[in-house]
Amino acid sequence: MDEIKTTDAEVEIAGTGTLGKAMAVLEAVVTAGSPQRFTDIVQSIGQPRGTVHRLLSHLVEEGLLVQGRDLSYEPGLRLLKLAYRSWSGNRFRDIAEPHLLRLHELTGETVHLGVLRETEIIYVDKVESRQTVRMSSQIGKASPAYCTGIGKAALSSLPQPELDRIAAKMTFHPFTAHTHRSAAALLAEIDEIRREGHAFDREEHEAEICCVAAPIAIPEHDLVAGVSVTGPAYRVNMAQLAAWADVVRGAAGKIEEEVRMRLGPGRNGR
Amino acid sequence: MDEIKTTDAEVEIAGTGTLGKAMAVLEAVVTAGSPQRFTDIVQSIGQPRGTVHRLLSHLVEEGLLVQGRDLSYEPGLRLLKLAYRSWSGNRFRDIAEPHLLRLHELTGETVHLGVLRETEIIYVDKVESRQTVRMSSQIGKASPAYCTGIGKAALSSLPQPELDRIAAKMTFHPFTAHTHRSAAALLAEIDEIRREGHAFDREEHEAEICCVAAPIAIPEHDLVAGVSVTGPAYRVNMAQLAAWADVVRGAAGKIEEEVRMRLGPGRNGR
DNA sequence: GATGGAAGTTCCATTATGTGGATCTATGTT
DNA sequence: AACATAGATCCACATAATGGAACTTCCATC
Repeated sequence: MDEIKTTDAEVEIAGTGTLGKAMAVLEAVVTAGSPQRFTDIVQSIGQPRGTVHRLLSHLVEEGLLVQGRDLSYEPGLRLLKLAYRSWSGNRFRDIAEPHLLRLHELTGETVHLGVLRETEIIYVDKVESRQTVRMSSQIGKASPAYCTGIGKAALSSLPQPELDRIAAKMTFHPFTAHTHRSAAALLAEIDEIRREGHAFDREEHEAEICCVAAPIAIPEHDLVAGVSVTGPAYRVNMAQLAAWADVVRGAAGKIEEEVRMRLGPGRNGR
Repeated sequence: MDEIKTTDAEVEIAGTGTLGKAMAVLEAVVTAGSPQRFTDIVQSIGQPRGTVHRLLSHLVEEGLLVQGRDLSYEPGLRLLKLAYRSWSGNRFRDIAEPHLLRLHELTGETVHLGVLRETEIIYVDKVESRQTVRMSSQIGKASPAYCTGIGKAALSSLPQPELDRIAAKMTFHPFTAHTHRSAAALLAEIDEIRREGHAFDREEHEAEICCVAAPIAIPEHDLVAGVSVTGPAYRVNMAQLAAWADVVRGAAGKIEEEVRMRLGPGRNGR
């Protein structure tokens, strides 16, 4: 599904020493989406076999990966456990949730809450339109910021230098005919979003899927996020989305305000 | 909530070198449930300040933790991202899901799927009775095996030496009046569960909550798990649970069979 | 507004730990 | 049986982690 990889681009290793390398290996296995064999991993990491082998053993020993009988590596359960603690204790999500529910009642469509992390939006909550029995399937999902409503909204609330820094790190994959293909195009739209106070996704990430989003920025907690209302293009046309822009901005504003109130000022009240 | 900790028991560091220490720090912060300050962490880890400080910086740099303006540490979003990939690509859960849905239709109560990891059960799926809009709130949650239906069912499918090894590692916290207080009591019940093929939770973990569970064991993939049907004691009495035992065992059997079929034999067909 | 103390950060000589090329072993292919 | 491929192991070497101590910042108290 997410297999966009063209060549085995050797992963950039950060300045976090051993931990960074271990995380690169972990991420390589986890994002692959299918069980990875030793050789696959060695190639995608571009580190010597001995080193990768030891890192893998340690990751398995720690429960972050599991090794099957066919010697392939898969994500381990400890990741789920860690994430549970992370998600269930997330105060931002807790505070936002009632507002998401209200937004869902008002619009009847799917509502997302996502947080910006460098070039990606990570979804931290979702209120679905159809009452599927399944667990909300996208919590923790990461999508590129440049082609999602929440992403562009969140980016629009960054100070220009920070925006430029992040935009420079992006690679513009053309998911649909409407996806931005360059930083310039994105930045131009961001300017407009700043004026309007809300962003649209016009089938830029997935065909037939549109949304309207508004930014939530709490700089004193280094939190840049967004809310969106999403629907299928056949049901939710641009006029409808534009009509919802106000309530979405309103919800974002309320969340922002309440987070400020309940999380308190940061250090030095910055 | 899970604050059972009495004294700051210095965490045991595994033989996984730097990664092990880093994970110990990460886990200390994540399981604390509230933002942890530097000194708190140093104490609960029992490592020198310089070392802990560097580990924390690296964890923050990697996005596994975030540091707030008040200098406290909290779980980072990267954990959610990793877990998403881990959960959404979990073939065991995919295969089990239709069976869970059917079980839910038959009983009308909450159905859980959990996997054993040493002394803990980690929930990987849940089908809820009331259609809450919220994301299923327990995916990734870890509960002790000795006081949950799924836990005891899963344990019952282990070979005796393995069971003994794991039981020896448990600490028996008395959650309710009905919780097992010793390995001996647990092992005695396990014997009975082996004969019956299913396990009950008689308000052993939480008051007023009961369940009936059956084991799913796929040794060729080192997978020991269980399914359960859970309900509030006032609505679901023991007679009702006993009546459901057959369908729960049936579902477990079907899942086991289908997993065997679809995941194929392990190496050497063991 | 000075003083004391606690919390967090930085430094750096020491050495433990991770590194990675080479070698060995097991599996399964022609 | 010989070969090929993938994975595991080894070990001299150098990098990167260690941790005690010094330093800085913040805040409470007088």
